[in-house]
Amino acid sequence: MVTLKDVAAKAGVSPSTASGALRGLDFVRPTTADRVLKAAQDLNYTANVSARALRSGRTGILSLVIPTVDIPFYSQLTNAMERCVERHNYQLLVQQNDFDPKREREQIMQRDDTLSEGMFLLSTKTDTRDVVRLIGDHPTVLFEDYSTDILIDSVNAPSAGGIDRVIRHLVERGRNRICLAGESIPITHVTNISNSSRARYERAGSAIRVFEELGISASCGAINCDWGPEPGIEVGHRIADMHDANGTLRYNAVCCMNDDIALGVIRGLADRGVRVPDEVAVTGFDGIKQGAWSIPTLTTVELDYDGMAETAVSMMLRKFSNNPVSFPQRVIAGFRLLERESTAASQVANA
Amino acid sequence: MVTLKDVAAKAGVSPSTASGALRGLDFVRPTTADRVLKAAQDLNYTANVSARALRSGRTGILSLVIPTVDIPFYSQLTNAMERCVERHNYQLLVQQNDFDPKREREQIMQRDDTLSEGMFLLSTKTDTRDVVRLIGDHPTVLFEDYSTDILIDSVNAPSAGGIDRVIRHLVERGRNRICLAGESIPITHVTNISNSSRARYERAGSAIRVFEELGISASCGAINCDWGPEPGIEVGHRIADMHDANGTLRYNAVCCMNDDIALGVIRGLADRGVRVPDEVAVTGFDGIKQGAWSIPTLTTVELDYDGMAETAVSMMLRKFSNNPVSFPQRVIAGFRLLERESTAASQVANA
DNA sequence: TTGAAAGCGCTAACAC
DNA sequence: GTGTTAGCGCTTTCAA
Repeated sequence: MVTLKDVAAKAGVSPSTASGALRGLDFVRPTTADRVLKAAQDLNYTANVSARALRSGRTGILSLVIPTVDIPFYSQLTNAMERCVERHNYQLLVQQNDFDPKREREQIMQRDDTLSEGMFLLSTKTDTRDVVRLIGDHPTVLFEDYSTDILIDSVNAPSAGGIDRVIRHLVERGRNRICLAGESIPITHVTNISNSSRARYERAGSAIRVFEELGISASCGAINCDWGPEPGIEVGHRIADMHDANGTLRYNAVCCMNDDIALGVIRGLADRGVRVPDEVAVTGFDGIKQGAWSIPTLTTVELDYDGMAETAVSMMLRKFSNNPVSFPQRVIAGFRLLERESTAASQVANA
Repeated sequence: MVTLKDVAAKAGVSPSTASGALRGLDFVRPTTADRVLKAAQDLNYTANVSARALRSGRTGILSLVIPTVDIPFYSQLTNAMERCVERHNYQLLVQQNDFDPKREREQIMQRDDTLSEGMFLLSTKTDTRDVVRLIGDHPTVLFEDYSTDILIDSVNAPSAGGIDRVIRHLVERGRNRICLAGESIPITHVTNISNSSRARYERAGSAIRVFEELGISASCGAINCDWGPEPGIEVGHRIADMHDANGTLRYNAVCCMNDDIALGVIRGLADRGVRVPDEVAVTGFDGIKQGAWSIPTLTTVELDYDGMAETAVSMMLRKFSNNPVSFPQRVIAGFRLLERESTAASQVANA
């Protein structure tokens, strides 16, 4: 193994000079630096990461803690994060917990400052206050933290704004009997929601607010279901079976809290012969790629994954800098409404 | 920061004894070990990874190099790998190259033994011989290496066996005019394939072999396309436009080289009003989750991702052991045919 | 069975 | 600007 000492010897300088030269510090005379760089190249030298980390505390590793990498939203986030982190000369350690509260908690507690310089965390099972307590002073940036207090830096999807936009889109398309589909949707008014479980209600709450603004609350409703296509299929079945007194379908649109649910709903409606968008329009949220070739293609709120990643990484790097931001911030990412086949105009549904 | 010295002091032993106790080495007297363990727990001690790595060379990190984490096959592989590696008390570093030959090559060359103890590599752009040359003696396990020589340990999908099975399934279902869809499919006979590009032909080659065994070569064909749903859509359009002299569709089945292509083909056929499976059956390969709620659901070859991961990790760990295997091996993973709607029986297609 | 001492390769403080 | 020195926290001889 070729060490810094070897490089220094070959360049005829001391290890500390070689070290400075290789790290581009400006106390080294340019001609000396060149000589060191050349020697390093000739010897095919790379710094020993462990040694550097032991001395400097910088490991060059950041970790991402998520439920799983195998759900499209998380895949796309992980993809964006890896590319972004790499661009900033870090490496990404990925840790999954499969939505297991115990494992998530362990991952948060057992974060290792000597391994990873900072943690990006998308917590689904741990209260934000607990997170803050558990991480101590370990640099952390959260994704999807909807707690009322801003206790810690976070980057969020535009849940409220996105759902607002998509509901208005449905109404513009003549859909006035809209059913929400997603986890923990409150049947009653949004103000009944307790603070602690506010995260879950962010999207649904926004929808209900718009229903009221538009005066269509009475004709709208909600079905509570878990995230994911399989629960979505069940919802599709249930909606296909709901009729008015005169036999028409109870709903002419389903606004799903994410794309996976939406694709399931579409499948569930198809099982019962209900046509999308002819009889029922369906919308998703997240802008996963699969919505671009589903049948029908899925109208959805496309998230700015690269923007979310860039923001999160910037927030992290600022913590390492000389003038870190003193107050925790929350950044809401941008979005774009993707109008596709699943909400196309229809004669039938508007009857 | 609490160090080993602190633990040793609290337990009333020397650092070296404490070290041995914490690592469970049997030269330490059980009662002493207990005292050390308790002290460590009380102080909430965790070993400094960098220091340990610097001294012992063991970083506890393994890296996975793949094109992207954001294509279902890779998501599922990454998911399985992370869980498996974690089970073996390692952490997984993920590196993406987005199918860029240059970046892939750099990742292979710049593998860092002082960071990651070993590399799992799914190379799409680098010849296996180059890989072997570039990695030197860095512990490496490949995924999807179809080169004729077995130069290096690898874990492969059951490409030949899986396609064989799926073609026979189509024929059993009465489909005899089968079109292959995928990258680099040879229009001519399989024996024309050069050794160097054999990887690409593994699946198609197997299909063509079965066509001949079953005596249906004349009625079958192939369309060359890139992996992915978008190319699949194009293929779907083209197949919808291909008719015999008497106006019937040229093909009554499409055998796709992976699920993404298949979902695209289904979408492309739908664009033209061709019904799946009524007029044309479609099969995929890989068993990605999305095929379970597509319209129609997708018949496919389901891969044993957990098995692949476990095998790959075992191969890696054996390299670190006292008696490593001396010859490189290639392991073909198991599979299961998932019979779903996209290949259901049909009156029309068999006419 | 335990402890003392050396040193992994690097960076940071300080002297020159 | 450059070199010398010390030491990050751990593991690993080797001696006791």
